[in-house]
Amino acid sequence: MRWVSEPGTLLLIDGHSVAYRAFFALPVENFSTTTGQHTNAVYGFTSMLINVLRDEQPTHLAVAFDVSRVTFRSAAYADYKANRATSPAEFTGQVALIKEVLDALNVVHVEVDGFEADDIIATLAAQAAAQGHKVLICTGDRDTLQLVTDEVTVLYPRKGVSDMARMTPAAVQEKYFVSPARYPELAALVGETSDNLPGVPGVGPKTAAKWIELYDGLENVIRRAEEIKGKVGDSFRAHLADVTRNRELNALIGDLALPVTVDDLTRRDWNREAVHSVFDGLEFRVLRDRLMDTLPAEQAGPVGGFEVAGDVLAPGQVNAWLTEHARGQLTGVDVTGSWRSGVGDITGIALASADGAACWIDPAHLSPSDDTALAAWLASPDAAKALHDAKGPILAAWSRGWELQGLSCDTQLAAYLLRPDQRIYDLADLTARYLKRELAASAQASEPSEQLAFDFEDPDLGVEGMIRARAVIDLARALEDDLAERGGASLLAEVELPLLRTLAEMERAGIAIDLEYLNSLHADFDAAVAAAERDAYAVLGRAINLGSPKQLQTVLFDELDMPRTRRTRTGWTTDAEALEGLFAKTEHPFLAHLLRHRDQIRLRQTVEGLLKSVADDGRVHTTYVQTIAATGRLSSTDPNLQNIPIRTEEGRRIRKAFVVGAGYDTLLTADYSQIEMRIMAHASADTGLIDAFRSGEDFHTVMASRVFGVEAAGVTSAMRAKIKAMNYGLAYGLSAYGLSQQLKIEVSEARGLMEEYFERFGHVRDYLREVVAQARKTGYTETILGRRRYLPDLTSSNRQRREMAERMALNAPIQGSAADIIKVAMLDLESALSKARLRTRMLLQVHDELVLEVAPGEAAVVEELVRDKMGHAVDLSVPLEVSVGTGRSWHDAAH
DNA sequence: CAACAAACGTA
DNA sequence: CGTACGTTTGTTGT
Repeated sequence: MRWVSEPGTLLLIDGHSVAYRAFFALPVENFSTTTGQHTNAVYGFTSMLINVLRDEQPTHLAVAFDVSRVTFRSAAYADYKANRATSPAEFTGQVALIKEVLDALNVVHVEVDGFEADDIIATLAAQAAAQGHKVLICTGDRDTLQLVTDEVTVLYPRKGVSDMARMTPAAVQEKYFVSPARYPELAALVGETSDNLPGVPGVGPKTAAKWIELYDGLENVIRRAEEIKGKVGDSFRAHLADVTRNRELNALIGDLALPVTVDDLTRRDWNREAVHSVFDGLEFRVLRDRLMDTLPAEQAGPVGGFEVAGDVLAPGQVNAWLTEHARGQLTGVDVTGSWRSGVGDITGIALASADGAACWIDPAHLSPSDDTALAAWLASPDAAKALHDAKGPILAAWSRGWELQGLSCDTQLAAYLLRPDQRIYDLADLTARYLKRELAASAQASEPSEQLAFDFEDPDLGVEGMIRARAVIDLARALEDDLAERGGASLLAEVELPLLRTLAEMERAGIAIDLEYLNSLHADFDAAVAAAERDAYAVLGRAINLGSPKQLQTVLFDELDMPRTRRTRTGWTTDAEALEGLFAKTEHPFLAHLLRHRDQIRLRQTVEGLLKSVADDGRVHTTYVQTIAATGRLSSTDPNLQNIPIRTEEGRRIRKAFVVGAGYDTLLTADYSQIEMRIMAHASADTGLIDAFRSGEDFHTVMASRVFGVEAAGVTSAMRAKIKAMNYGLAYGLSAYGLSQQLKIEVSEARGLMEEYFERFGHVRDYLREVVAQARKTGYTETILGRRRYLPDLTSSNRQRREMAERMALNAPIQGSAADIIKVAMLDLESALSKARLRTRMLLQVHDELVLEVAPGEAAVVEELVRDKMGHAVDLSVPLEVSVGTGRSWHDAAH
């Protein structure tokens, strides 16, 4: 039997001490989350931890915390640490976050009521040393120096969180002129301001060390106090009691009863999922990457990798392989290649069959029969396939003349539906999280079997792809199980999966651009920018960078001495709203020119972006991302066609550049009117709202007439504007303050308005409350199609985070249901168009609007179809009203 | 050179 | 102190 485990290194950290150091080392204003939680101490602590783990490679690890300010020391000496100011407000709460980080990292943390972290550390250090371990103690508390021996080293932060002094016996001797064991004797004489332990006035480390050396220990110094001459001698004798007390208090307790033993402190794998969620919450992106990079993969949680037995198929072998392995069972597919802006190319296809076989196909080395067999298999709806992020491969396949059908799972989409708040859905992350396997690890291809041997130069050719294909098929099962449990299987199968193809088609189609017009527009905006710039400089008397908030702040607030605006993290805001306010106050012409410059430069920039993305076919092909928005909406990138200006006349000019393409008759736009309020009416079952919609009259006017108790004809535009703001704000969790800001009215008036509103439409309030209450209970919100969004912060003890989560909970079902509805409408519309053999096609989706390109002679029937499919995508208790317009350009098709 | 903040466009 | 996005520019920090 072995009593002593393999000797290793135990790292002990004084949690509070290191956190406090970090707090003062890193400027708090640079570290806070969007919800306002300060994180500088958490950041510094975690950063230090990662560094030490990297540099020292300890085998055992624990963090000790103080429980409270009440300890046996404060009981013995009421003033112990009494001068210690209560922690700054910015520090409060960060210790709890550090513990969350530690839990995610599976690091043991210990605290013992009535004792300090030091005592816990002393106890564990003693036990570990007795078992033959080396011990490292990381702390900013000098009392711990007494523990230093040949086996025990203190890492003492010198500056910041990265520079640490290695306090060995020699280093302690050198710095304090005494041995570690006698350090507390020295400290007793000198005193410790941070603990509010006064020492002997006039006695510093040098004198103290001299005495301890001369008399051989503090005990003897005290016994022979009378022999010490001079003023310091008198001082010493006058403060003998303090010294004795100091010595009693600074002795660490090395034999505490602890809930853990050294063996319990063996380093454990960290919990990848927990790390992601905690670091997401703390918004530690860089640090997360550093953690991933620093701590070796075998500690990243997963227990194994993927083993693949597969071959690179030689020309002529494709059909046989597909027949043997890819019929009647799920096949994982990994496509390598490139795709963007509605086109793509394939450089390799890896397949992994449910029967365990895998292969890699080079599309450049296909025999004609291979091509036929592969094309047929890819296009077969009956050959079930799983891919990760299939939209690109669909586009790439089209470029080779292949269709990709039979998609039964997209692991990226499935993972998105399970946790829509993630930003990225990396295959490696998902395998680690859901399968506990590392994608990169143990990549092994089998030796090519004799009959399949094919002479490619690279022996690893296709291996990565086959591993990914294998991972996808395994992942598909795990994700589909989870999804079925949470009721999201049909959302995947009936909405998101089929939508992939629809989106791919929209991307491939793109939208035609009137280049000549767009160029002239650019020239116009460019001239306006130059003019505004010139005017601004003329007023100012010199040139500055008008795009630099920093320079603007100097000019506005220092040089022109204008009243300060709202604060930002780094200074005072110069946003348009604030500048308008300043202009109202000062009427300084510079502000007018600046605002004009902002406007025009922005429009020019939008036009420039579009010009740059016009493809050779004279069209822009955006990319829709299906897995970004946590509510279920699509997002559009490269370029973003969902934020083309519309509010101002000048901005709308840009929409004139989006035109109908050759071979088509007109653009058609169709949008839902007030879809979110209609969802609210349906979900709340508020008869007031439902009646307002069923009346067919102007919704905001009807609502205003109800709230203000006047005839519809008597509703003024001011009344309508207020109710309109209220209507829109409801779904966002609007507060009385927010409403007052927007309407520029008193908070009390806004509050009165909200009360009036809810007086009339009480079910709306009930519904909104119920949504949050339900979400708090279940942990998630749900849309009409069962799309879930998990909001763990609903139970956060941090008010800001909690209230933010509450607003998300209000909004997610409404915005998300609207997203569901238009997705269903798109699918229905597309199949209707194809069923009717129409050439008209969908080009754009802008959340509640669709833009179609109408083929000659199809306008009337298409409008009818669009109204029908959008209007009846789901069945609500209020009508889904759709307004439709047509025209040569996106601008002209507006209604 | 990368990451962040500020600003601003849309629904 | 109202939700959901993407892009650009300037600034800052490694």
